[in-house]
Amino acid sequence: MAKSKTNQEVDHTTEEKIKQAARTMFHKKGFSATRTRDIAEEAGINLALLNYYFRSKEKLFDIIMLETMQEFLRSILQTLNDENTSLEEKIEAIANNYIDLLTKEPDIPLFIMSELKANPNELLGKMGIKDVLMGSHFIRQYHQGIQEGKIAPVHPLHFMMNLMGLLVFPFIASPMLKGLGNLSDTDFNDLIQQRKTLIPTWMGAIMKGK
Amino acid sequence: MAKSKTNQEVDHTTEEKIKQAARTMFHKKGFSATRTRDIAEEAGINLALLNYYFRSKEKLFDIIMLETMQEFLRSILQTLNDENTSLEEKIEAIANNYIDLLTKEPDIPLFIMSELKANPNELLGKMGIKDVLMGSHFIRQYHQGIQEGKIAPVHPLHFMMNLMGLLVFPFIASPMLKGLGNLSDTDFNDLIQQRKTLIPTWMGAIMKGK
DNA sequence: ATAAAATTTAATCATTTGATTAAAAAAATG
DNA sequence: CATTTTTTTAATCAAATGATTAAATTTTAT
Repeated sequence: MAKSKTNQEVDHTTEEKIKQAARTMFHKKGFSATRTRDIAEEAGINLALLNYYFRSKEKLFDIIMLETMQEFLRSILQTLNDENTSLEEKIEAIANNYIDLLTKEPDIPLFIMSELKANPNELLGKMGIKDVLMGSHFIRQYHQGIQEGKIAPVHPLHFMMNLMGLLVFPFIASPMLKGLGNLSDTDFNDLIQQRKTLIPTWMGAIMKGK
Repeated sequence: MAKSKTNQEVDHTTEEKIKQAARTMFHKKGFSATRTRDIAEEAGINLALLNYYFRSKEKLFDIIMLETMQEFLRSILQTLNDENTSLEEKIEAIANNYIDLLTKEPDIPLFIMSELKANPNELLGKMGIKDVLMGSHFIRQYHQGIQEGKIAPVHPLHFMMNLMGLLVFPFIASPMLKGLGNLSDTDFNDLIQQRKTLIPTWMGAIMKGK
């Protein structure tokens, strides 16, 4: 089956080439609209090879989906669990990391949301992130902030919706926003970069409530 | 071809039944994952009928897509162009209308974003909404607010991203949010309803800057 | 009522698409 | 170097899927 490789050498194996091609195509067009032949061509290999290595389109997709989800959630959940940062510092870190990540990989959010909806499966459970958020250091800080009267008493999920909405939505809606605002790609990217500093400010204003 | 009907009678024509079925299926699974046979079954008619009435899957889809886009953008653009309301009133109206609309039709946002990305076509142009936003009454109010020092001087597109992000993102990300927060459907809907009043408050806080 | 038009259906076609097979080529092993 | 194992390919299969056809049925018009 797959060639076993030690960790330090860069993976240029055929298996890895196929995975990269699958990642690109799945992210760009989703599961249903991606043809296994597209992936094979993008990887520069024959179609049969794909099934030889990964057995089926579904199996290959599951691997890509899992890795993408982890990439998408890891940094945010990690930051929220940092015991050594304030709430404000957490927001700043997440805004910076996320805008950098999504500028490099703008297809990820729509990909994840679409496929998660198409398959409301046990993927989230399988990833072991149950309770990771609701039991995080961030949640404790948040509740403490409420008790001290520094934060308006609303469900922390609102906070997550707001932070993710402000960060992620522009990438999901970029075709529409560019259309509505007559924006070039550069214009759009400039606005996005501004949000690195704007979003922490706005989140501060939101939390204080009125 | 299609039966001509006067406006006052409710459309129970076969053509309308097919359109409704197509709407449901396309919204739920998107263009690629929807089979014409799914639509036919949902409509309770034979497959050939679909092609008889609409000629092809693409043609049928284009109709649904256009109508859905109009439904999605009409109310917001209309509200933003109301000459007789303040900025705050506009935000309140949009929040209420949108949350009601999306509670009834939660599939619309992800559908539109996905298909708009899959086909970065001239649809937005074809809808005649070019300059509708950037030339709206809202934009004038917004710039005036900046001049008067009541609004922080950031591009009005940020305002749109923020308002739409806060309103729409929860619906796009609902599977993930329910998973991360251990929320039932009712829990989720309760949070969403709270946002009718929360979002106007937050948008006010955001606009004032820091 | 009869003819014409519109509507509906079963059967079938052609293409796309995920997957398999058998054999060739290359690499690893002894 | 021989042979065993791994990798790669061309050819093909079977099922799914969008679309068409020709005939039957129903509705509308005269």
